[in-house]
Amino acid sequence: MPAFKTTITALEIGKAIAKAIHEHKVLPGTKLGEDELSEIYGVSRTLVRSALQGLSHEQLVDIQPNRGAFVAKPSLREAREIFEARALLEPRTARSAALRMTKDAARQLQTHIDDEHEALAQNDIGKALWLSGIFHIEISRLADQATIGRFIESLIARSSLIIALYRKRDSALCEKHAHHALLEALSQKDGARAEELMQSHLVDLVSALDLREKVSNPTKLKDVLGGWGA
Amino acid sequence: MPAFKTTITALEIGKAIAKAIHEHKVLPGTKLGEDELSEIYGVSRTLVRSALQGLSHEQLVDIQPNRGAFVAKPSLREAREIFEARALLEPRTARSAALRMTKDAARQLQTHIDDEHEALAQNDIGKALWLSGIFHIEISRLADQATIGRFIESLIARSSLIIALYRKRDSALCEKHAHHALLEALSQKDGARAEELMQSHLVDLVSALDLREKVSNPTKLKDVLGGWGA
DNA sequence: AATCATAAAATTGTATACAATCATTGTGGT
DNA sequence: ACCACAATGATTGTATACAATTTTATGATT
Repeated sequence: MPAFKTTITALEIGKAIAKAIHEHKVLPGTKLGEDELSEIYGVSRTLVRSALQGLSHEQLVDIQPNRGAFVAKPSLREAREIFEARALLEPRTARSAALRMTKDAARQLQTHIDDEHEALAQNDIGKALWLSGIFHIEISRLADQATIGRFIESLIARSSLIIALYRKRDSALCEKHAHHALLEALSQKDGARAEELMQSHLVDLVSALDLREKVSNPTKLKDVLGGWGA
Repeated sequence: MPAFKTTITALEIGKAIAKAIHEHKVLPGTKLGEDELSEIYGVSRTLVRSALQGLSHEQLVDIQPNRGAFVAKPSLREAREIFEARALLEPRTARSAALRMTKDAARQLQTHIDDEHEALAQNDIGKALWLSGIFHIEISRLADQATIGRFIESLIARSSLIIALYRKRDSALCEKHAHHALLEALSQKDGARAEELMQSHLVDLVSALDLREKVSNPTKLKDVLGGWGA
């Protein structure tokens, strides 16, 4: 029987919070109080602060001096930048991954997709989102380029924030077949096709978002709501 | 008269250390003791630790549990990955920068290049290295893509470690004209040319490095040093 | 009733104190 | 002379205490 873990590291706390963010258990803008978190994880604020600073570096949380840590709210502009960056990095990475594909890796990705489908079947949207992200990260890992892989990882984490903020209502998160088709191309070591599929997959993802400029104009609020009782 | 700054933030400490690393004032592998640094900056270990953790996240320092923080020593593989990533990101970024170029930006880059030349003239290699990195970062900033810009920034920072570790002896750090030619292309808003120039500039940078597998075989050390007195 | 000033509470920022771990040196044995 | 091992010193890891700042609550004034 494995011994129970008695310690928890700052990194693990960060991962736990990151996962909750990724799964939309906590939404953008949520305050992450230090005392609250230290209570939850049974550690002092020292470790919590360390974890939050790490997340802040990944731009998953926004630390406002003397005010505290909040789940980040990427702007429209950041949102567009992030998906542009993904469009630049991921297709090429998928191509590399295809070339290094093994039977083992294919099996692993297949069970991963099965998990995704199961989560969706159970309407566990949060878990499905999380798994969907991991799928992309796994592919980048297969490409065997740790450096770019880390960039992609950070982009995917932030993507979940963007989905929380800008998803068109009633839009599907992820076409059911997209990941499956990708896996097929990868298994066949068809790099060119994997690249194409990844590219169009990302386009689909963006098309499920509403990244248009908001016209909200607070100064004219009175104009809009003016003659309510006239 | 401006008031003197009395406080220093963890971020500033990190920047100061990062600069020293970039300038090769401290070399890869150097231990960064917490007490030593807190003495230097006149703060408690708390802030120093925060700064070191930040640098660790950028992979500029390597924190070994219970052992301390050391200036990172990128492996050959990491070195190759980093320059591959730069080759992927920077040329395209240079192209974007060209399209958004302004007279003001051109002037700024020109004075920057002048500074570089002056540093070289004074044989201040460290400063030249630092400025050279900043030049690349400035270009990415002009491209107006903060997200990719941050990636590039992190790659450039780590590049200075790679140069420290793997530079071929007697190789020039940077061809004098490379940056000048780039600026010219940028000023003319010639995106295609800027992209090409950046690409070949990066190739040149890599060619000044020795990224071949080291054959160092510690087990045979005795063979090499064997008959010293025979 | 609304607004501003002030006071109290809660929260974050920094430093210090203590615990745990690692490196080094010195000792004793083979 | 060399290796194992224990004691010591130095360094990192975590928690707590205190200072600084913000937020909330209160009450006086218009």
